[in-house]
Amino acid sequence: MSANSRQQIIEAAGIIFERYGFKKTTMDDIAYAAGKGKSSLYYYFKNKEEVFEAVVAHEAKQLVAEINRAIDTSHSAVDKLRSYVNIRMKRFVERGNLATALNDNFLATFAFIEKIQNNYRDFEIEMIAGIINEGINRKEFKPIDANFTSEAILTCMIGFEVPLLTKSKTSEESITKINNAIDMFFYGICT
Amino acid sequence: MSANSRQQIIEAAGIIFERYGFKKTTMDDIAYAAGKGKSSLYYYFKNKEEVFEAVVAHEAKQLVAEINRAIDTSHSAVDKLRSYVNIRMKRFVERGNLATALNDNFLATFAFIEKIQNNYRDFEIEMIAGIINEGINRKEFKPIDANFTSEAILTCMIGFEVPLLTKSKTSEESITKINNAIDMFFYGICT
DNA sequence: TACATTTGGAACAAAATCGTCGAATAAAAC
DNA sequence: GTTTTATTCGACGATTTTGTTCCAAATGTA
Repeated sequence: MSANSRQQIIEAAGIIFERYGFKKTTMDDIAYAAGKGKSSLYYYFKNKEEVFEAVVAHEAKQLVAEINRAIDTSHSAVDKLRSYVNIRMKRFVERGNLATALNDNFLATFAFIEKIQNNYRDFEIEMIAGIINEGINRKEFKPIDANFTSEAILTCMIGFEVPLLTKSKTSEESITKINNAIDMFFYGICT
Repeated sequence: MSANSRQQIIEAAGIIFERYGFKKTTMDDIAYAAGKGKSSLYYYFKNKEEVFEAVVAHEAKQLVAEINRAIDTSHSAVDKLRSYVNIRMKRFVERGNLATALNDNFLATFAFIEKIQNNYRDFEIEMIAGIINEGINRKEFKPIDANFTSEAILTCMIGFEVPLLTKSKTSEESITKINNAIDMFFYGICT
């Protein structure tokens, strides 16, 4: 089971899925993009959904890495939270498969997407809660409930996603808006 | 036969075709985007190909209008030719359905696309030849063969399209490059 | 009411698609 | 060089999707 070939397929599939969406992408499309025969895909993946899952997992991993990099370089909790929100929203505006997976109506019907959605939501809440707890320890934030607050922030971000999906505003405009919102959030939180 | 509904369909179809390409766009997609039932489309168009033809014709008309506007505002043949090439390439980089129709491999197999391709090529050659003739009359250009030269210029542009399609460079970069090429062309032509 | 225009639900043949199977080929191990 | 293992692909069946037609219903119009 060559990890190389597998990765090759995942990356090719990522491009095609991003271009056409899950439904309109065929296994033939992916195979062709990966330079393989269709049936070869089934040597590495059980089915189309599993390919998509792998693509999303790959993107999520990259996103996590990117977020961690940004968080590590900023040293106050305020900056960390700001970095987190910025990267998350930028990624979202760029519309990767992860974002699609988390939002596409068609995909919402799939059970496996529900799993991804819930898993990722848990991850995000944990991530944000970690930052908030750090802020509390550093006395940057009031001694609020970290889990409750992180859920609130996440919900707030999701709220911002909705108009992003329907109306196609420029990325900067949207990021500015959510930054303003996050600022408002800060001034309510900070000591 | 409400021209309104027809136009509505053409515009909706344009968006969908641009997003998914001819093959991946279904009549259902178009109908949904136009807010109609699938079978209603057949009241206005004979089949899917005819819808696409109408979309391409619509875009071509817009492109022609845009080119004419630009050409009318520039008063030397050199400027006109430069405007022409710029707008044409800009449009191409933006990848409308016209551009897709002229290049997509899948579409190339269709007879009806061949018709569009040939029609449009003739139109372009005529257009460029007109500018060149004007340049010759104004003594901006040597007394060259206008038809022959315009074919050469068109072929040159098409040559530039190929790497544009495969590698996704930025639009500015490509336009700069072709402008340089056109400049070279000028210095060979100008008196 | 009578007539023309416009719409969409149901039906269907043809095409596309997913996923399987077994054979072919390449790589590795012996 | 032969056996074994890993990988690829063509062909196929079952199922779904899609382009297109037909007709009845709805809507406008005089």
